[in-house]
Amino acid sequence: MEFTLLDTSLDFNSRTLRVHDEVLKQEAQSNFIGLGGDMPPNTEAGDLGEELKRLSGENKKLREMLTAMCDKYNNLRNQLMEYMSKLHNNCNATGSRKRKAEKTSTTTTPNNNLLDAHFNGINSESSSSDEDSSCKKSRVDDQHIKAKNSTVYVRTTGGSDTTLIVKDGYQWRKYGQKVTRDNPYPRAYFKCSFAPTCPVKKKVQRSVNDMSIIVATYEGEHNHSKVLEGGGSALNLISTDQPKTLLVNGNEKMSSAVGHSHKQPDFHKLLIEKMASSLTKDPNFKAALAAALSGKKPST
DNA sequence: CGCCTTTGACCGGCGC
DNA sequence: GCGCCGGTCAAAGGCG
Repeated sequence: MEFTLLDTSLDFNSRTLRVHDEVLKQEAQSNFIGLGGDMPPNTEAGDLGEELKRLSGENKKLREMLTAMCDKYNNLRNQLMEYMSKLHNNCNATGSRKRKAEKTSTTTTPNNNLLDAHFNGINSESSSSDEDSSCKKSRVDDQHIKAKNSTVYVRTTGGSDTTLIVKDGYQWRKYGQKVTRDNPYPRAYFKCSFAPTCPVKKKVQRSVNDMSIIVATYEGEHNHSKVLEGGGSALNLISTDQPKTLLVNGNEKMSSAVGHSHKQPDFHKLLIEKMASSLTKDPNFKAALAAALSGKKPST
């Protein structure tokens, strides 16, 4: 987790240094213009010029240090990845306990793939650094789950926030909560409740390392489009000032917003339109419909 | 009143 | 077969 954020902050700092450099140059130039455009050798403008040179040199040194730090960071990250890979293989070789979840093959939505790409570093880190040196079964299982499912990591805006609401643009119904062995924080189970036939489920649990991070694991693929226009805002936050980090406002309950939408007179119409839209995108449905219209049985 | 969350009970897979 | 564990069910209560 820290690696990803470090990456961002390093890049940010590098850009900041460049910006400071430009600002200093512009300030110096404007001062020179204000003093007549030329830079007399023994004036205040001259001092500014020397100050500019000194700061530029300092910025250059800082950039070099930053570059070196980035290189070291990348090397360390690569080493960690290799180590994790070896550790994972060793765990599998010793015969880990494989549970039901490991067998389930799931699909991922495009948005979730995007998020996975953003949080690849987190995925390795969060499942490895929290426990003893021993290779625990549960950890291996968790890695398998996260590798096969779409896992999204969400940083909450409040550290004391105890809710597990992740605004991802879909409508979810909580059907269970469980405290698992390897994490003191409860794991919540959600089903997609927008369409009755939608098979998607998600598990939401706080990270054992950092309780401000929520880990959401999605299983299945939505057979409908997104429900809440505003609910998709969480995903859009990837491209804001806080890249690779989603924000969750613990005070906002998506289900409450959905509850209101149910009371709107146009909701049923919207529901029908959404379902029709999703069905027309389903090739199986198209085939079945074509077969029904032509009086033949659909080939499955 | 309808939908939601909560939560204890239950079920089934897995290792021993 | 037994116990552990994660996942699911369903009744009860809350909320708008």
